[in-house]
Amino acid sequence: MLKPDMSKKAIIHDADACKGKLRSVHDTLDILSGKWKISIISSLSINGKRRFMELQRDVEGIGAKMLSKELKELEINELLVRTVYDTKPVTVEYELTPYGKTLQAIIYEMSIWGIQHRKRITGR
Amino acid sequence: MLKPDMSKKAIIHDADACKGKLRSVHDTLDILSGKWKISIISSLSINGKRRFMELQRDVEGIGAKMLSKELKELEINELLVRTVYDTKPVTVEYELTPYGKTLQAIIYEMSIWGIQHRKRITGR
DNA sequence: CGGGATCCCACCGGATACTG
DNA sequence: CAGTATCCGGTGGGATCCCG
Repeated sequence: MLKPDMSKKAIIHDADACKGKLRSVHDTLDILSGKWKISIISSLSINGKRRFMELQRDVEGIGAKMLSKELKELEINELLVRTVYDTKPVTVEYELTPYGKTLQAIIYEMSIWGIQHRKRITGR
Repeated sequence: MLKPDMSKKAIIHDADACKGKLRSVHDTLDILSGKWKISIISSLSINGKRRFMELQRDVEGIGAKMLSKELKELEINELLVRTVYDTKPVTVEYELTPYGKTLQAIIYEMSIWGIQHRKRITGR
């Protein structure tokens, strides 16, 4: 009577494991939601500290409103910090937190894939 | 006269390298654009072959129209293949191509990050 | 079952102007 | 410079009906 129960449990466990993986990816996508966040994080990941205008130049196509909104969301999720300097006119710098830097593994894989994809498309 | 030129070249090269990394990430984001593609690929990555309705259940919240559209784009980019079986009623299966499976490294990293993120949020 | 066609609306997001 | 406010169009995406 043990074998049947165990196989049943195993099946349930597998289903749970699948749901768990789907859910974990979904959780990450939630944090990285929107069209620009990953590009913003990439720029900060590569360049370190970055000012508003610099980010706008790095992230091709983004407008000030969207950049502002995305930065705010990333700050709320503790992926980056905003620092205001009392200069004239004001200077604002954005920088990844240690936690934000943990996303670099994802960014790295996306960079690798993008490079080989471009080769694949243009190279034949 | 060589030193100044070399340092200048080095600077230019670094700027190009930055732009290249940003571009490669951007290229990947282009292919994976939209709200659902990564979830779809995740499901196919975990489950293997998958039917339309199964995918709709896996990808929580997606409607038939969006699922159809996203699948079409993924097929055009050769990340998955669509197979129609002549049953009654018709059966359609989607499956990652070998090329589509090269995205698994990205999915994997996103899964890892999502798991630790959930721990971080819920565990304190 | 696996979608396409149509209708419809929320909101994403761009352009511009303005403020501290 | 670093945003905010306002206006406004495009489209992402849901609901429903329909067809092979």
